[in-house]
Amino acid sequence: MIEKNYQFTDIEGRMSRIWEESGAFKAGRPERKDAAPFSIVIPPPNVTGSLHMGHALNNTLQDILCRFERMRGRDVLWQPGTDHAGIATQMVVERQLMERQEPSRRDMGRAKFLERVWQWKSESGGTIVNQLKRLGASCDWSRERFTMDEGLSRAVVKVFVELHRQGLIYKDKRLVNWDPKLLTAISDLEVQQVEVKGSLWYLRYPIEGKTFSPDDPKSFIVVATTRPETMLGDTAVAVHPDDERYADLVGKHVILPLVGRKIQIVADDYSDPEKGSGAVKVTPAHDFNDFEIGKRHGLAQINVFDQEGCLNLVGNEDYLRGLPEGASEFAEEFHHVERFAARKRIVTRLEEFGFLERIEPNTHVVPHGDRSGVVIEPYLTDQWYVDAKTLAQPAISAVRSGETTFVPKNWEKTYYEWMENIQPWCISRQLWWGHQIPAWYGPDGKAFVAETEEEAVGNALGYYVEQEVITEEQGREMAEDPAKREGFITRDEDVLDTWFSSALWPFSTLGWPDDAPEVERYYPTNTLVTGFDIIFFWVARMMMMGLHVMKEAPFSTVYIHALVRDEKGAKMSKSKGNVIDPLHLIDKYGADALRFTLSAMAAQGRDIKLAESRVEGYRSFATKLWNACRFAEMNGAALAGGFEPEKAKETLNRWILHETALASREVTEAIEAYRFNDAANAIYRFVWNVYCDWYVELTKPLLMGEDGPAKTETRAMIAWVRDEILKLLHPFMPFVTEELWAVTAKRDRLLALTDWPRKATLTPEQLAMSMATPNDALIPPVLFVPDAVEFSDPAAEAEIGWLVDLVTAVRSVKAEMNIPPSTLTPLTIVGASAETKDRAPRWSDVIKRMARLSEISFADVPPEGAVQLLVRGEVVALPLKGVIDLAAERARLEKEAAKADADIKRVDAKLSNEKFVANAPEEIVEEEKEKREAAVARKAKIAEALVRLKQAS
RNA sequence: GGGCGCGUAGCUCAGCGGGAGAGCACUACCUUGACAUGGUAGGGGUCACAGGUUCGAUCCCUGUCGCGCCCA
Repeated sequence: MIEKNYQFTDIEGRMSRIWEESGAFKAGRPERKDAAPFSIVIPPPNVTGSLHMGHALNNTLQDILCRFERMRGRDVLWQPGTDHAGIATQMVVERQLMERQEPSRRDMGRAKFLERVWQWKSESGGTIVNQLKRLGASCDWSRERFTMDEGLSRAVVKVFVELHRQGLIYKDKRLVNWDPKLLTAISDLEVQQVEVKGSLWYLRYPIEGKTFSPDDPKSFIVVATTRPETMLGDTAVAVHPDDERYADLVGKHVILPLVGRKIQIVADDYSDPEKGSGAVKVTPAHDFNDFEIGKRHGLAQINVFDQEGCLNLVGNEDYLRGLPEGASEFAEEFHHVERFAARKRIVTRLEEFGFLERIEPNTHVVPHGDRSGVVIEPYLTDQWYVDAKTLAQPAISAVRSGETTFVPKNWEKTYYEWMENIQPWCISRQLWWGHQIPAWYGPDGKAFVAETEEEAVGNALGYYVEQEVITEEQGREMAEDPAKREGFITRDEDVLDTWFSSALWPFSTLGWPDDAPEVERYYPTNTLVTGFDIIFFWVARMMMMGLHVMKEAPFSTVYIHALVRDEKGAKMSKSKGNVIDPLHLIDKYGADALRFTLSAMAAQGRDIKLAESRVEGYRSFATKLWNACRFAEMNGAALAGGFEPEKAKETLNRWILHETALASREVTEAIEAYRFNDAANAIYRFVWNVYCDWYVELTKPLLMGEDGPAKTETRAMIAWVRDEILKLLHPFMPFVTEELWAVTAKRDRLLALTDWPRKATLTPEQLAMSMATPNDALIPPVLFVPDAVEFSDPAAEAEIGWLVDLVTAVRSVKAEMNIPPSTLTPLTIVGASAETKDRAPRWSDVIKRMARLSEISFADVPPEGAVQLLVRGEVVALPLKGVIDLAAERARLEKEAAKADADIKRVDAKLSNEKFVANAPEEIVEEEKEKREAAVARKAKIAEALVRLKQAS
């Protein structure tokens, strides 16, 4: 029995449990062992995260694909899991420690702290997973993985060691994006460029050998800078080689104010003559551009900050080298001053000595850490790098060759853009939570990289014995007793970037590096679904690693979906306060409504501006479906055994079968093409505007009437189409459809595992193959086998179409004439064709009910003073003498006539144009001619009607 | 500065070489036998602007204006 009201909260909770308990989403179901696999790995959400609108969209689309393919009989693996989110998780736990006034991370030590992180993970790490379940995600939850799992960690170590051996991972001293709050390096992608209203400081650098005077422009060169405090680390001044103003200064030296360092003026293209003074200070250790200039000119790199962004001058050999006497006094004074305080004090000091020329307001972009929010410091450190440039080459080729395709295609350009300009990927992080780098150092700093400590230590000790740093005896002792080698051999303290492990996700989750059958069966995966903002994070890195380690691209299709914005088009962000919480919408309207909204709006190549009213509208859609199913139930609709829909006798039933076939094709083809919005709209229209509005209404007289074969057949067809609807809608609204499936009949399977209305003719791979190699004799020719629902009945369509048009026309004119629906009026069909005479009686009950008519008759001429309508070329009349305003009716007809006239004129203009007739495709010309004929006929009928109306008045 | 994309009904969006569409909102009417979370009918758009290509442009091309995003 169907409940009276649609209560999504009950349904969604219950269905989740049923799916979970029945193991419906498990990959590798025995009965599908011969089926083609279909696999998707979830882009692993951050373990500290909670569901936001982007996740909701992303996972809804993945779920549609998975449910669709599962229903098409494939062995679906949707691999779920989360990533360990190094920085984020560490921050969460540290904050927790602080709130609970427990010892800090450093106080409790690494081992203890990691215990706490794991504890946090087991208590709170499942949030987003549970939220994905609420959304209805049909992942194989029994296979849930975590990037810090034992297996995944082994994959990480193995890949690290392998890449290191191949020279694709190396240690280097370069500038990194340093987060002075979190005290770690972060990647380019974790840096947010923020526009800031700052200043441009113009500083006078005295030229060597001249007596500095602020009033003598010849005694100094002016440099403009946005970061005056870094001047302490300046090692040159750069001017443009073509800049005549400075041509004679190139090669000369300036004396760095406050510091006294003698630095060179160099010519370099980087300096922009249009900007500032045309001369820039060069600080290779604190600016990425200056770093490059420094390399070109062999400049020293002087780091003047410590890890926390405070000046570090005392005891800083690089800084103090070659400075005049008295420099240490200044160093002491400014030592350990925080960078922004230092800026103020240095500017003040410069001003005091006349070195500050002026300050100009200047808006520029400043890098900020996306986690910490503080200004990122370009910082010179030793870090581990992946040679991304080398790994990118196969990843680029894979897309160029079509091994992997982007949908929509234009994202390939973005992908190439990034891959071709890829920089070395800094993978070490100064954190504790993560995969600790498998590198051990000897006393001379030499690194030994190996999969296990044993192996690394063995190698190291062997090496140092050979180098005669230690004796063989010492080596043996150290090998046997870790305590003995403490201080001699130490492990790298740093951990790897979380994305390093995420990059392995498509195969590490399947069991690699172990000899897991899942790797064989499900790798490479079919589709990766993600947002464009994440192409660099996920797609690029998974591609590089997949191709390098597995020799095959990790996915054949990358579907890039839109960004979800608020209804005004602004990006949702916590700081703007315009975040729409998907869970709030799920609570309010149901997961089905939210999912349907997102799918219906997921048009390719356009962002989604989400308005809550749309979600509400689609909840009504679920309600509508619910009530239609209730109607069916109340009228004894049931699928009789052996019912064969295509053998139906009743025109109405043949018509709905015809329409169902159309809808099935539309939905199927749209999903296959990733046109989720088209698919959602097609099923929406079919359910509401075809099944509910017309079919169900038109069956009513039959169902209310006496029993007989027609009624029996109709009951079966109502149920059959309902089932087809439930199937077609299931990927979009899994909960309500699964519930209705369960309560409307005794079923042998869950809807989620039921066959899709149209069988898959080909897998996408097969299709791609057959298109790529059409003449390959090894591949069997492609046959599009007609489906059972490949049904068409134009005659039924013509009859029901006429009926629909008639009812609509009558309703429309009655509304226009302000005739209350309660007033039943007679209808006369004028000069009816044999077909119409045949049809009308069959439908008179329905027509009367739906068009609010008292009776239907035939006549050769319309009764006097009747409203005359054109329905598919025939006149029907509503004798409303006395009820209608004759003048108004005449106006209406004249308007109709004018419309017909306009149509004729427009078509004539085309047809009389020789060039049109000559150039336009034949079928278009033909169409235009038909349009003309139709308009002329319409015009004639209206003219007749007008004549009759005049006679009546 | 480079790249990508977008300006279509009041709002949110489809469409994209041959008669302007949907949902929501709006107006009027309707407690018709599943559904008022409903039904019926209706109003509303020089498809940003200006050129060009074409027999024909909302759609293709160029430019202008406005907006958004990404990368420097």
